[in-house]
Amino acid sequence: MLFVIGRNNDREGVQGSIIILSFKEIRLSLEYELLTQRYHRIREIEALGFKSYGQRFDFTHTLAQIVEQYGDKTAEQLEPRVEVKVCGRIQTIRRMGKAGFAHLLQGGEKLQIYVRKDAVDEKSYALYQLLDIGDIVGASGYLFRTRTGELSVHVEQLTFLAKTLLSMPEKWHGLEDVETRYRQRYLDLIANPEVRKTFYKRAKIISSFRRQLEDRGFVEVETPMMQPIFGGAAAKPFVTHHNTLDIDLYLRIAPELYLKRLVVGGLDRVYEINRNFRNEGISTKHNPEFTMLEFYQAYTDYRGLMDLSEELLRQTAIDVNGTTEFEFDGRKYDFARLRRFTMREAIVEFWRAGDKPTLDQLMDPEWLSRHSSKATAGEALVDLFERVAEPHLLDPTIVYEFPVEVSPLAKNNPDDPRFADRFEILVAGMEIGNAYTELNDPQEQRRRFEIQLAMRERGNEEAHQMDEDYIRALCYGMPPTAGEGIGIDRLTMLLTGSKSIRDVILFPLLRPEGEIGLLKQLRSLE
RNA sequence: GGGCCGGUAGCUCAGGUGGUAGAGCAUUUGACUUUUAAUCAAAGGGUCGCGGGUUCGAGUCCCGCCCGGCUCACCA
Repeated sequence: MLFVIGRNNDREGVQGSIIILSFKEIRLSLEYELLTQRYHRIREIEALGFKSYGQRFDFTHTLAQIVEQYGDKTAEQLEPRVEVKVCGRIQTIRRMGKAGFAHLLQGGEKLQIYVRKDAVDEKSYALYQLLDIGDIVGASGYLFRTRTGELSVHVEQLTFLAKTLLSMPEKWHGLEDVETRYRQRYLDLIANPEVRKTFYKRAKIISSFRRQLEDRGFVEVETPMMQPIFGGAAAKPFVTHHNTLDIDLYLRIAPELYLKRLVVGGLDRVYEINRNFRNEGISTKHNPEFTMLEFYQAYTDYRGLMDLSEELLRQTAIDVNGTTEFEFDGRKYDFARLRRFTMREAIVEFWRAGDKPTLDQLMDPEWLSRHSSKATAGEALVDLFERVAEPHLLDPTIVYEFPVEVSPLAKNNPDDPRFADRFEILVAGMEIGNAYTELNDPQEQRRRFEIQLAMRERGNEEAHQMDEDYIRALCYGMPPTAGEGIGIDRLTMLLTGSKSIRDVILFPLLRPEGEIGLLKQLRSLE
């Protein structure tokens, strides 16, 4: 090897002892030393006749299949020999003289392999000696049990499949640095098995909803993510630009108005699972892009959706965890049933500051204005609810009877037009669902939009825009319909016990990292 | 955006009141043909997030900035 890495003790005026690498401005860091070492090892592996970045490898079993099929077999039961070909990433190596062990990791499962000099061909043994933790290899041989009883592959031939140039996180603690875990999720997935489980559960939640909705006759659609007019929620949008059309477009804050157009068009049961984008703060419960399930069912109302929500959540929990129970932040929860409160009942129930108000007082604009600084009675009621009741609503709860002022797309309650036929699903202090009987009267919808427009002119950036085509669609007649949105990320948090939304989003939004410094090193090696 | 906490070797972490940086894993060399946090012996590896300041001297104290976490505000 031509590279000897010496230190340049120029502080003492002494030239680097042996040889200074011939390129400049490369830190002689350990990281670089390891990179160089591994990079040159690739050539040695090639010299043995292996392809440095491997090729197709036809394994006979995944590691999970081996554990599943042979995990409980005794040494005797592994006779006659069970020949297998497996592959995976090297997690640990224990070399001892003329033999050694390694653990392979694949698909979240690991399996030990045993390589002894007199059991493999020369090439395989030479390869074994050159392997680094993190390399990806294939191994063929037969299953056996070691002296300590661990199911292992007695290797007869090793194959090289891919090289790692960078060091893997430590085997014992894994990767703990939260920033690195989010930025380099691939490393997080390799080093921390529970992360993999979380994202598999997330996938299961989504497939469970799909199956359940499709069993009920819902059809999945995709509506625009880039919209000339944004709507369907109260939120600030991201803006982008289309060059050829020369128009600004908004990344959608909700698919709602498009989905209801489809209901007008006769898609009576329709749903979409996709991203929404809201240009707002980031927190443990908020990521600027997040995934929402929205579904619309014609000829039902919000009460119908209460029942449906209960069924959906209960079954999703069972599909994911095998039970309706789950634990979040050290507390037990159960999706077996959802409590139901009107907003006013919840305020009365959890009122702690002296005499409880009456339900009538909670509808009295004067009384409300004395207890909240909000402009309208409806906003004041919501304000009180959020302060008085919401913090106590931990168990899964449906809160209904929302003021119409805060529900511009929901239908008024026929008995009391001050309220909208709307509910939210609250769990562990998080809003995970929002549903209502859809407003399908175009004249009333026009008035509501105009109120929103006035709010917008007063500086409320989150107020709705006018959407005349949506009004036009309603003018063709939308059947009585109820719609609901369920936050997939938050539901995933609950069902996986993740306290931060970033733990259920593979690549949460972070500030850019800046120069990594790897390119320079790779160039210098060429 | 405010408050609090953090950034030290590739990874996980130590570094009272300022005195020029340590451990374990990983890496390199040697020993070892059933180990498993393998073991034993030795070695190498650090712009202590970045930039200023105070000081004879700063990982440590002060100021500014960058990145992240928690939290409050806003939202789902």
